[in-house]
Amino acid sequence: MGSTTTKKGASGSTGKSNLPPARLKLAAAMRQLLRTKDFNSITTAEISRTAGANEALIYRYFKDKRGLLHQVLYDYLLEFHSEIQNEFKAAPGALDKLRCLVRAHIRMYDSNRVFAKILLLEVRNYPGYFESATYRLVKNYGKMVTEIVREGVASGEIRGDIPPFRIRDLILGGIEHFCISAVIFSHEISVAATAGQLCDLLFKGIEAVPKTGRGV
Amino acid sequence: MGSTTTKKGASGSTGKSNLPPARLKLAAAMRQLLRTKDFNSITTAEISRTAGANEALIYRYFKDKRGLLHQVLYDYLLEFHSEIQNEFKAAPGALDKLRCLVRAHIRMYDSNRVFAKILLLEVRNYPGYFESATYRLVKNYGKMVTEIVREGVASGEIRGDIPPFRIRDLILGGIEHFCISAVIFSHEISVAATAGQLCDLLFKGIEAVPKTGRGV
DNA sequence: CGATACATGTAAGTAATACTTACATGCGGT
DNA sequence: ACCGCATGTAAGTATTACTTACATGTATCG
Repeated sequence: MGSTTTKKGASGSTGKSNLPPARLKLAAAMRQLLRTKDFNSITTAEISRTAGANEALIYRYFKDKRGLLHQVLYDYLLEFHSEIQNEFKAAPGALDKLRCLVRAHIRMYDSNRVFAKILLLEVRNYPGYFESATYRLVKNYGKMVTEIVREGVASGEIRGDIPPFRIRDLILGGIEHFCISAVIFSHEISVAATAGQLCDLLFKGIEAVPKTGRGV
Repeated sequence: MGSTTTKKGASGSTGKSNLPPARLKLAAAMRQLLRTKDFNSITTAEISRTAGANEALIYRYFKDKRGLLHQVLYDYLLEFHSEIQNEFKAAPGALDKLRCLVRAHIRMYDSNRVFAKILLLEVRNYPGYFESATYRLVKNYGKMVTEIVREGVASGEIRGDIPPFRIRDLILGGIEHFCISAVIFSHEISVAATAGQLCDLLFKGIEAVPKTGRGV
């Protein structure tokens, strides 16, 4: 994600090492403030005060206030990515993988409300977001989901008469809407139950199964 | 929606009549500006200039800049509501109604990009939105969808082993994600095809149907 | 060892902008 | 003719994101 100055190692992300302390403190301050306030009502003065760093450092280490927001989201996304890769270890089929992914995604939203708030509420409205490296990560995640769907189509687990990206959209849209109300109003989420119901609906559809003689 | 002064008739909405001309012009200006710019980068000066009205009038007729945005969305929602009621005339079953609703909803997003942008991108990030009369309309729409689902469960068309509000969430989440990319990047939407695919997925699920001897 | 280059940190300043306030104007009703 | 009230106007203010010019510490290199 390089800020202004591209250092040698550390590839730009906030990997804790190398990066100037003020930079890390500013990101931490942004995360903390987002727990209780929305992005627009957080002032740069507040951020620097909370971080115990000078206001101008925001603009040295990030493009602007939104750049800082994007960086915070970026770090969360890296964490999420690696977490989800691990989960896949023991998932043989595409549907298993999707079940896994849905659960991990919802769990991430539940246990990390700031992450959920940023992704679901705070970035979409700013056009520049869609040019950012952060958005590129999000897009990659989407591609990964599409890839799993494609895999499922190939193996015969998932229907092939609908474009895979549509199926991906339904999955991601479902996840989002199953969580967004809880995120906005700070309600709890029962991860297992929510993920289970969502997968059930996604896989089987909403139609009642007609009373066919014997199942399958 | 009453602004500051609650007039006798007109129930507050921008029903064209009674309301001061400047108020209408400001709303129209906001709509026009939103066609090309995001809410945050539209200034009050720009709004008033475009409307040919004085800047202070924004604050006389609306609570603030966001109040104006909410009013614009409110008007769109009224239009959408009445449009959707009409469509229902010739929809006997719950699934027919849902099919109808999905198509109407997507068509509305397609033919009214400003409406879609506001609802999908611009309001969610502001906490005050969820206290607004505008949000109450949106919530009512959600309740209506849930009601249709409940009707479908009662008639045996829709499965009853999942809470209706979950089914609603999947439907609305699906609609949103099927459209949001086109809204953000100003691509066209093929309403019929998109709605068809979405309903198909929603109703039947994403699993490939196993080769059961004879269908139904 | 001293000097230089550079990253990090600081403080004061500026332009833009959402919102306010106090004032003018037109008009309908009595 | 006059009063009340809704509508419209102009100038002002406080906030805030962002800038710029400067200070400090530290590691590198002659």
